[in-house]
Amino acid sequence: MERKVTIQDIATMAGVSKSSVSRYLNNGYISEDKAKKIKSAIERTGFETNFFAKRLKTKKSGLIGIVIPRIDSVTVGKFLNGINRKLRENDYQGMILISELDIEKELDNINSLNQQGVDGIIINSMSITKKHLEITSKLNIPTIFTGQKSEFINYIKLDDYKAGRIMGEYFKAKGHKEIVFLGINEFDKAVGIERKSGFIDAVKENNPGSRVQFVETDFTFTSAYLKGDEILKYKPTAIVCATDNICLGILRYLHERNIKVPDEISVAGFGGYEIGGVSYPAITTIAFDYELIGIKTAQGILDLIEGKELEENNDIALELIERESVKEIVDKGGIG
Amino acid sequence: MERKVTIQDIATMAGVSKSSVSRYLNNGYISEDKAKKIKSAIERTGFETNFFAKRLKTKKSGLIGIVIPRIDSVTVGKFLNGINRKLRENDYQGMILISELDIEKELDNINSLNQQGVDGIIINSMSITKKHLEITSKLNIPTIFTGQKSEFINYIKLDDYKAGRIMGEYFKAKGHKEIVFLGINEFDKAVGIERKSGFIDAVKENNPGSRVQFVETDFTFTSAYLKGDEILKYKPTAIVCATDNICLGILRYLHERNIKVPDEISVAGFGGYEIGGVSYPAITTIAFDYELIGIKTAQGILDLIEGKELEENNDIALELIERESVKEIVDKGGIG
DNA sequence: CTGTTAGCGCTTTCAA
DNA sequence: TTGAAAGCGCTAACAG
Repeated sequence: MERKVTIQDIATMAGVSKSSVSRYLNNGYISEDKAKKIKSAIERTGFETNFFAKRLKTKKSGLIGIVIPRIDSVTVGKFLNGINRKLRENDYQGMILISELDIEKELDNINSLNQQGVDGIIINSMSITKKHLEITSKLNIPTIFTGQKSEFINYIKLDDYKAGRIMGEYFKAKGHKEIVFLGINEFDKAVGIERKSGFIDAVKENNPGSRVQFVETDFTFTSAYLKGDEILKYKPTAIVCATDNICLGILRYLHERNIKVPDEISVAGFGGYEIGGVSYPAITTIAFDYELIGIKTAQGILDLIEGKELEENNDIALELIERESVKEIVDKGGIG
Repeated sequence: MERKVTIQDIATMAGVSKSSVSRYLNNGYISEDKAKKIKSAIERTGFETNFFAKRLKTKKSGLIGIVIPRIDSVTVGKFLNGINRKLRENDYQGMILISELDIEKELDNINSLNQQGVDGIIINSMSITKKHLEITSKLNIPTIFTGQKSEFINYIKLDDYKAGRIMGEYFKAKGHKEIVFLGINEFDKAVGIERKSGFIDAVKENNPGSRVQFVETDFTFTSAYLKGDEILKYKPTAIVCATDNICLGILRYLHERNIKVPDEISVAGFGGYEIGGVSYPAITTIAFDYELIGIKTAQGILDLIEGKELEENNDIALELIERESVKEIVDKGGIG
């Protein structure tokens, strides 16, 4: 393992000073002549600049910290894709830390990233606590949250309340009055509260006699599946699930009981996962452009680093995709 | 934005030299007395050691580069989970670079990671080319491949040929003779060649009159779905898919045509994705423990960094999960 | 346009 | 045990 070649070696080979080499590397002024010599020396040796030295000197790492709750999720994957694309365009690189759904680890990760000298941190938080605010307010680098929102911090997220409302309006228009909302715990404010209440608010508005029952689950297929019995007790005409994955779990349950979707019960989800398009029946859903959220978030942190204000305009498109899992309820003649 | 506090500040505050602070930080000898003073100074200031300076000096980054083809895939996610866990245990951290299914970017990423001073690189390659060998052989740090194998390099992967064989034996035992293997391009040696030929070899062994037709697709649901017509022309009793996702695509196709699975056609996949357990019918599959592969790979790169040999023992468990998508063919009495 | 110089914050001899 | 000193590889004034 030969010693790494440094800028000084190149300087010596090219017969110039190391500042000239540095200038060459960083687009400073340099004569054609010397540039050529330097170039050749670099090519011959395969020189590569030492990032640590450079960063130590410049106090800029070109690194953006990214804190995510988990990595084995397609939505997180798409989000990271978006971030990655935007960061790459701007010669930044992401440094991803996984919190394993543990809020303490999430906090640790933020600190750790800061310590590593990243230029900014993107936090895809499960739930923003007081500690989050404490920690991030002390940092000397910008941070931006996503997935959840809170006062006094920067965040970029889709409008869960609005998504809920769109779905609510849809089910109202379809004539459903007896609905189960299969959602998640309120610890998750975005999905657990906003999405749910958007839905409920829209359903109930000017819609006498309508009822929305809440059943709690988590993000897994299995948990949703296991809630089937409980849901059926409400004799709903529709089950609206907080995510498409939850919907897939309940679809399995209904299949097993030989309950026809959408003929006997309508179901729908949120997210617009690809898998929901090939399930049988295909799931009606509200599609979120996670990749776009990633792009906007990355742009946001970049703006913050440059001292710019964050754009207020957080509109991430919300698209209702009507597929096969919802049927209109035909009024059976004035009963109820 | 106040100046960051450095080791020198701590030294001054504690009335010691910065070498002593450094020793304190790195478990060197230090008197109880001074240790206490240093500790208090650190706590008061919230001092954090500058990683870049440390790395510049020690020539060790504590960073492992990870190159993956894409991030929005659950299998990749699980793999990263495994890596992450093992790395964390050993106080290393992953630096993930995404190749976006582009082999040139994959190569770039390897170089870029090296340049950034990582201590080793894990490469989840799509296809190992000559260039891969050239580049990695020139590096001064260890590399380990996964997902694909090749001579003269370190790799850890599951045994695709064996997985194929297990599935082949299974279908043979179930009496299927007219099978379509819905697989992918041979560019991907692991899935495109090994997995497929393991299957075909096992089916054909001592099994006169059996036929396996190959139909090519890619890893998406849609592409598989679109191959439905072509597959049906072969009038198979079984469709074996190279991955569970492919299987989900074909399942959708069969549902639409009202072809009953497994009564009219049996299907199966590879991977053991959770979604395959809640689809209808649930998919019979061979489960791969991607997380374990991640753990083993991470352990491997760590071993390599310490100069240890890589263990030969690459046995990743392969488990056939029988669910609902395969039916036994009852011999109709000596025909064929 | 170019070279000299200082120094980023840390670790690590070496000598005390 | 401890401190002084050197230096990791690079950039950025500054003077020329």
